[in-house]
Amino acid sequence: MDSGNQLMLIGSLVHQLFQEVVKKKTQTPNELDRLVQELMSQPKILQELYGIGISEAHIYEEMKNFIPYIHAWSQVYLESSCSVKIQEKEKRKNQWNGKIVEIQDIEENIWSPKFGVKGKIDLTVKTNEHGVSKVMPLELKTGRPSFSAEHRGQVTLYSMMSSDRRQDPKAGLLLYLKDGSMVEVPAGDSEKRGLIQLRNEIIHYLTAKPVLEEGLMPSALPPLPEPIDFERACMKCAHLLTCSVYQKSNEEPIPEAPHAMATLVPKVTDHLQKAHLDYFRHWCLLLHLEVADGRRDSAVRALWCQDPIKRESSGDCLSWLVLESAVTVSEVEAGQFVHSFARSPTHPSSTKLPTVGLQIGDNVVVSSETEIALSLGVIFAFEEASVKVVLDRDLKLYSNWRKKQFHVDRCEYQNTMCINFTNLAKLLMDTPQAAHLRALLIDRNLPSFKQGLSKEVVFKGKHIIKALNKTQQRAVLKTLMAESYSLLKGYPGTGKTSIIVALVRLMVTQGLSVLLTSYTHSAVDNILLKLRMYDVDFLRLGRLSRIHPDLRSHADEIVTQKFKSVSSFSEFYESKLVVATTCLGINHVIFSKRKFDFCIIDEASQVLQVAALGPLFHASRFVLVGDPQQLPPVVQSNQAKNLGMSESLFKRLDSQGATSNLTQQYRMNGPIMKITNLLMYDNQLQCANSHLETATLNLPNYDSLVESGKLSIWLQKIVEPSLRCSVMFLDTCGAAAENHNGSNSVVNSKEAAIVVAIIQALIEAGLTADGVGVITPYRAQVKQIHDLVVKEVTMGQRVEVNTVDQYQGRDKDVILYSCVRSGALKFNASEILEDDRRLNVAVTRAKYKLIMVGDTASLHIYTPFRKLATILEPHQIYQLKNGQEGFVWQDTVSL
DNA sequence: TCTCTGCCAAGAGGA
Repeated sequence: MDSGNQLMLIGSLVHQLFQEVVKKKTQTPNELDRLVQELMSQPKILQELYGIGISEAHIYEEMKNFIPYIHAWSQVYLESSCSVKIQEKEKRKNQWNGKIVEIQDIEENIWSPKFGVKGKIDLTVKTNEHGVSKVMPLELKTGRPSFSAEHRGQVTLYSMMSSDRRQDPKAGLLLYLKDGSMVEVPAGDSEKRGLIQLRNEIIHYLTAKPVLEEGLMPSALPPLPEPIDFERACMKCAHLLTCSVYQKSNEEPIPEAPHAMATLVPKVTDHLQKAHLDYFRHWCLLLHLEVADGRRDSAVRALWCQDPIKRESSGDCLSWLVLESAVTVSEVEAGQFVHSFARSPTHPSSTKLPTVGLQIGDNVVVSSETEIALSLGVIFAFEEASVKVVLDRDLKLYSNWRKKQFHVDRCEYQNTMCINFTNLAKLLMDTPQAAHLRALLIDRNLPSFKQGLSKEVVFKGKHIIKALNKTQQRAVLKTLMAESYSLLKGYPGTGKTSIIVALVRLMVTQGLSVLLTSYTHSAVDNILLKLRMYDVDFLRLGRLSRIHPDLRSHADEIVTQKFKSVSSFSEFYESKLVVATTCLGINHVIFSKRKFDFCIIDEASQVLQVAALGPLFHASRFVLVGDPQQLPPVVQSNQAKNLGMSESLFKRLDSQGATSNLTQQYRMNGPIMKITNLLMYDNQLQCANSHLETATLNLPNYDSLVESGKLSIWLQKIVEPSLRCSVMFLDTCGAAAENHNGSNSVVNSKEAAIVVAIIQALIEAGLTADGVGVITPYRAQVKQIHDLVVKEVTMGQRVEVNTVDQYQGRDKDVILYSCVRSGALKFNASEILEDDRRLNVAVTRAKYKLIMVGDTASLHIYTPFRKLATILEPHQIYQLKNGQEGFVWQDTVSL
């Protein structure tokens, strides 16, 4: 298919082969041949071959060409006594004439703070030439021996980076395996100067921020360097379209003829209308703003600039560790090594590892005192006094590893934004699929629907459809009749998951293929866990550690690990009707081969618009499921938010013609539903049945507890399980002021204490701990309440405390909502309490009882709370007064 | 002065 991909795959295979040869010392051509076959049988490689569309035999023939050269190279440079061959090689002009006496490292990873570059060096070798010994980088190339400036420059860069770790070699080796030629590339001051200047110029453009206009509203995209004038190169460039569109979108004028761009730009953007360019420009700007915002406090920056102890205290690092000598590094699979680190006795204050901060599954970078980023990896497990990390290299290969002190730092990649930018660029391509999506998403062509479904379809799916309620049935049929797309708006508790499961089953019975996605892993798995009860087969893509344990038998990584041929991959991948992954997980090889009949995006109102684009490129029709009146996508930059970045694709496409509303809910009782109906849904939400309407909390010990007199009057009133008391607002009347707890988050200790007192009362009245959930907008308050609950509410039960954002999609019998803010507040439009969707999510999590705690007077500055105040009836508000009805304010948080 | 989830990496060649 793509010849570039094939060459690149051969390139990396040859690299692997070469590195194996070097590791295992010299090998005979026969052994090399066996090694090639071994490398090619790796599932990862077979999978890639499937993606490119070429056979094992073909790649094997290509690989065989390299064997004689690798063999000869190792004979000449690694063997100590090979006089005959040295003469032969001296025939070649410029051929390097030294000897490699030791391989010091393979794939050495360097992040150089000095030069601001990073990279992986193929081989770090100790050489001897005319009695002079050096340690220098060796760069391997498998393509045409061009000795080009790019190749030589790469060697020079590696040589510079090496000087961060050891004495500056001022040179490096460049080896072409196509003909075995190897030269020494000088890396003196003059070579370095040009590269550093180039590096700085690139960084200048990469970090440029959007230009701000008056009123601090960003208007223009950051500039790019002037386009080169080289038609032949540009014609073949993979970035020509993006480059041209960017030039058109940028404020700078397009070069005039005879500059190559003068004809190229109009030519390659001919298929695009102004609205398309505007959309690109707008989202490009938003993404840039968000990137700039994220750069402010990146963990990588701290890695350069901050002391490890400081990094540890902010929760991003485990500092001063030793590689445990007792535990050997074990290889998990090719290129993966489990390391066990324990706290070094040299740590100034603590002999224990911190208990908060890094978590299993976090991506990390391991450094020593003097070497930044020796290796990248993932946290694998925590043990009593140690942490296990899977790394991409074996640190015990360093002879002095026992003496080294290590730091393990959190390392976030910026890949998300790459995917978002790529999606945006893909949308502008001159392909039928991109044109189709542009018409729907940018031009907003309304979706059309078939007049009906065939009898056969209805008959086959009858038993599935019958199990749904009337509105659900209508929505499902409409989705199936959609010719391009449709939307499913599911208000809280309306059974979105059930309906998606029904949809997938119906599609499968019709033989339609489905790409099932959502933004988070847990949302994807949520559906799959239900789906698997109906005997529907599916494939789950994504990183194994992120996939629900019960679903791992369906995980790509598990199922395909035993595959031995390209054909087993293609048979397997082509046979799966249902494939599930996250919106950002669309870089799997399967998507280079397959197009699905349907794409379903769940929680679509929480997905960033350009992220939702990703899966849509791979399906003929799509359906978005969500509720724009619940939380929008997370956007950090306030500027980007103000310019509309949190508008999800769902919200953009939501229209009467396209959207089916699910309005019958199965969660909340009447009084709780009434709150959200008046707050958000204009009374459209209904209880699915009359039983639900009047359902109340079961508190078996409540009456006897009241009779015994153990419960103070105020708690009796708050906890009372009657329908009338299903919704209660505890007004702290200004007596519970917020405090700031040192961090930049907000807490309210007195509110926390009240919440805990109520939980205690509920549990004494007979509620189980998993029946109650505590919600609050602020992280710090979550922690405060969580710690108190652990301390005060014993019996080993766990009450779940979390942020509003984390509770979306979930429910509990009783919900306690701690509003936190109280005091002389200044109104701020971007504050999280000002978002009515957040309040809506908070009040719609409870089935039978909703207890809110807050200071009504202070909260009055926020629009959603003002509205809430008009909704609540007098009996639903309880004013806490000191000394009244057995209530006494506590000075401290401990009751 | 707030909410926070995704993405495996840097390089595999070609002009």
